[in-house]
Amino acid sequence: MNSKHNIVTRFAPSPTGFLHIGGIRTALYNYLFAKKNHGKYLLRIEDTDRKRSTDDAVKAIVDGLEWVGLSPDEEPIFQHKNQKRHIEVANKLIENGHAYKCWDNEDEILRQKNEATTKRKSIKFQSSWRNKDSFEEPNTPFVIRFKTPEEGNVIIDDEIQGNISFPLNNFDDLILLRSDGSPTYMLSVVVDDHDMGITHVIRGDDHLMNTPKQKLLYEALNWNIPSFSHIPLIHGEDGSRMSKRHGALGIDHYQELGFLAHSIINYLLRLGWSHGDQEIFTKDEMIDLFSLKKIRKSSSRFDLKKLEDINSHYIREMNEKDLINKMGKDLINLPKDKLNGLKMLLPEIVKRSKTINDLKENSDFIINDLPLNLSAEAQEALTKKSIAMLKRLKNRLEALKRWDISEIKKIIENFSNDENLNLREVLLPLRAAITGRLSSIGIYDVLYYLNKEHSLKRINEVLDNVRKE
RNA sequence: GGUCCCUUCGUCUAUCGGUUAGGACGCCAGGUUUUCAACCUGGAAAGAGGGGUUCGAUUCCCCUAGGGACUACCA
Repeated sequence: MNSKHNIVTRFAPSPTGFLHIGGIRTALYNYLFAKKNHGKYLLRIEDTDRKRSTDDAVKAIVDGLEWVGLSPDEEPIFQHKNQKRHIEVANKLIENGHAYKCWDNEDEILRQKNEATTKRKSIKFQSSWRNKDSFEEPNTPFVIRFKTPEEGNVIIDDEIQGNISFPLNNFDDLILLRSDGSPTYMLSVVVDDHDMGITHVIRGDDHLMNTPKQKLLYEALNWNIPSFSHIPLIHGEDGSRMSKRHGALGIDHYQELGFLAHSIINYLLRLGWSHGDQEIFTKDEMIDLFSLKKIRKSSSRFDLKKLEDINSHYIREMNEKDLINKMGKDLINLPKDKLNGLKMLLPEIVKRSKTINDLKENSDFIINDLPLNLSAEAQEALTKKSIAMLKRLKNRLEALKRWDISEIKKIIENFSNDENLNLREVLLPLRAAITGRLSSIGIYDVLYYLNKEHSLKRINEVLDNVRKE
């Protein structure tokens, strides 16, 4: 067997869409397993389907992995560049009697499959060329098929799924080379995994059914068979499959939403894998504690709320400098008073933010000048009645001489008593007018920070707008 | 239809046959704050169903139901 020192894993996505959450987790497990065993973790782009593969998708994969810190140890390998080698292997299989050329066209295949469905039998295509020994080769395109043994079982010893036995009699002779001479996925993976020295194949369990076929190929080629680990799929929040069709999103989407890369990694690690009750892991801990055996067999659902919770945990751990940096690189060039204000209020803002975007929104009133962008809820809170109330409040505030928190507080409390309103009724519209949203840091802090002039200006702004309407 | 896999609170999970079935997210209530949050305390909430095996099953076996994957000259 392979010693621990030459363990090689690989993440092998096809560049036909974006890099989604499930792909990231597969990459993560491959990465962690390799790192834990001081092995190598590689990336192979499975682009043998030239029609569906795009450069944008390749870029999305490479960029996405880089962002989450799962870049491969070596330059990515593009599968289609190994075509010659794949074809060579296909021919070798013909030579040693494990494959044959097949001239049956798609009509014949379709006919057989339809017949099978109407007879309610398992669908298995049988080529008329499989057992021909004299070749009267028609001068038309052909495919190369693998000669799947007809009897017996293939047993896969999966690290996660355990021993699984597949009866051979319902596998048809899979195509190795298409009629245009290009290799198929099934051949390419096996050849590339072998040539890349992959020792551990860790992939989604949608590949589980392919594994016996691939094992047969390894055997026909007399190659070492890697260890297989099929990890359960991640489903959407509604339990449906995570696919492009069902609204799954690329990793870049979560980046735009303001999630931290490590939060996503941490969240994904725990989806299907656990270490007792531990929820939070540093990358070193992940590497140290990871083991394939502890991966669950059942699929799990994606839960945005939990991701948010983990993200807010990591946001709270960040220092001021990193926080401001994440909110926007240009923020550091803010006018000095604004930057200082942001720094002053940041600890309070962090408490109310689950994502970087929350952070931005919650500090919007500090960074941006008037007029404020009122959120929809804020606009709703500014009813005629509450605007009239704000006008009376403004008069009181205007009269205030010493602008500090305790004085502001006193004025507002007295006001609410005089008006026979509870504080909430006073402060909600005030908050809406001053920060443009309904939840913000403590409103007294906000008023104090903005100082008297700016606070009143913001109230006036709202009053003016109403007059205009 | 066939083959294979899965099934513990709403969700992610713990449990190596004996537990008041634990934790986290979310939810609810109370406390603090006469605001928004944060924080603290508490609460509701689970072994799909049916058979076995066993002194004892969430745990082992079988069946049923439900869910999923695959069944391409896609990967």
